[in-house]
Amino acid sequence: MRQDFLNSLKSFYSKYRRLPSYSEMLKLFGFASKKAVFDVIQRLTEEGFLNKNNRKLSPTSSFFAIPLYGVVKAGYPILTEENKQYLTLDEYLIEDPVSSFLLKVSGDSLFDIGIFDGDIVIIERKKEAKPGDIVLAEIDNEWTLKILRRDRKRQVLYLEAANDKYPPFYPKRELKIYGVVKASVRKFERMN
Amino acid sequence: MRQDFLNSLKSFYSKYRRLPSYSEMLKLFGFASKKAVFDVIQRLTEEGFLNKNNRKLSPTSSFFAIPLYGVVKAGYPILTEENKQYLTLDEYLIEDPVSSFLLKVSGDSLFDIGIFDGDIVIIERKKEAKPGDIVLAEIDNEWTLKILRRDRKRQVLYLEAANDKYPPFYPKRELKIYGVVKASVRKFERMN
DNA sequence: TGACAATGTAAACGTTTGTTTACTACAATA
DNA sequence: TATTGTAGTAAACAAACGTTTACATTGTCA
Repeated sequence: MRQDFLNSLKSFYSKYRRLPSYSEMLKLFGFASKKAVFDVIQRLTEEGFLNKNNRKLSPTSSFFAIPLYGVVKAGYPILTEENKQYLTLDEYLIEDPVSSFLLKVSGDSLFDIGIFDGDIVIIERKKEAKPGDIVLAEIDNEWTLKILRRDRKRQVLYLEAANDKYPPFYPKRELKIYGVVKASVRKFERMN
Repeated sequence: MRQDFLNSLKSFYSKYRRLPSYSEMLKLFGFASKKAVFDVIQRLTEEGFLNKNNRKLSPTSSFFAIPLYGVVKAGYPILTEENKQYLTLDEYLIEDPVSSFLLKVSGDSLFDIGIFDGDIVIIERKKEAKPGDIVLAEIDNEWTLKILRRDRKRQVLYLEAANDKYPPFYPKRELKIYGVVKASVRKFERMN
C-alpha cells in the first residue's frame, strides 16, 4: 500500500526529475482530497524518504538510493533489511561535482591496478597531487594517465605506468598535472 | 556569469535535492527583483539545463551530468566543448534500479578481471545467466561471486574464479544463480 | 557623445501551493 | 452490538508561487 505511493513518487521523479505537487499527487495516488495526500506524505516523511523544510518537499537520500550489502568472505552475503545501507553512485563516487569530469580510458598502462581499456575514470581537476596519486598529466606535450612518483635521489617527479611493459616517464622539459583520478567504473556489457 | 548561476543552482540542489523557488533564488543569485531571476531561468531553460512544464521547474539530465571526454591513446585528450558528452553515473551504470543492488566485494577471486577486494559491484537480480557472466551464486550452500562457465563435455554449469590461485567450482548438489554483475566501481581513497 | 540593447528594479497579478478544520465511511475489536 | 481508530472527503485559508508590466540603470560601440 504505502510502498505503492513511494513507487509512484519514484516513477514520477525518474520521469520529471522533481517531486509532484499535492494536486499532481491527487491524480497520481487516486485521491479526491488533498488531506489524504497530506497524510501519505506525512508518513513518508516520518519514514525518512522525504524531507520538509518550510512547506517545501524534497527527497532524502533513501528516496533514490540502492541497497548496499556487505559480503562475508566465504558464506552468506548479509541480505537482511537491518544492516542494509543505501547509496547513490554519483554521490558516492563524485565528491566535488563542479570540479570533476569523466574520462574514457584508452590503453593498458594502468592494467596492474585494475583499470582497463574502456573503463571510465572520475577525475578531479587540481594542479596539486601527491606521489602515489593516479594523475592525468601532460608530460612533454603529451597527455597521459599514470601514477605520480617522486624520485628521491634526483628530487624530481616522474610518471610510472601500472604495467611492467612500460618504463618510467621522466619529463624532459615539463610535467603538468591536470587532475587526480578519484574513482573508476566499468560496465560489463556482454562477455563471452 | 551565467555559469555562476548554474553552479549556485547545482550546489543548492546537491544540498537540498530540489531546485530553489524564485524567492529563494533572489538571495542565491543576489538579485532584488524576481524578473531578473526569471530571465536567468529563461536562459538556462533555453540552454537545456532546466525544464519548465506548466510553471514547474525541473532539472534536465545535463543539469546533473558530468562531462565525459574521450582520450586519444597517446597525445591529447579531446577536451573541446564540441565533442563533450554528459553522463550521470547512476543512469549509466544502473539500467534497472528496481531489480538492482550493490555488493561490496570481499576477496581476490575476481582479481584477474580487475575486480579487487573493497570494490563495489552492481548486481541485477535474475535467475537466468549466460556462461561468461559474472554471477552472484549460491553453490552448495555457500555464496560467492564468480564467473559462470559451461562444461561442454559433462554438460553442466560450474563456477570459475578469475584468479589462478583458485580451482573451478563444480557444484556437488546445486548451483543457484541469484544475480548478474552488470558493473563495478572503485574509489581511490588515498594511496601511497 | 549619443543611441541602443541588455540587464536589473519595483510593484502588482491571478494561480497554485501546502495546511487546516469539520465531517463521513468503514473496518477492527471487544 | 456498541465503540473506537483509521482513512478518506469537501471546503476554506493565507502564504507563496511564477509571470507580467512599466520603468530605471548600465555597458557597448559606432
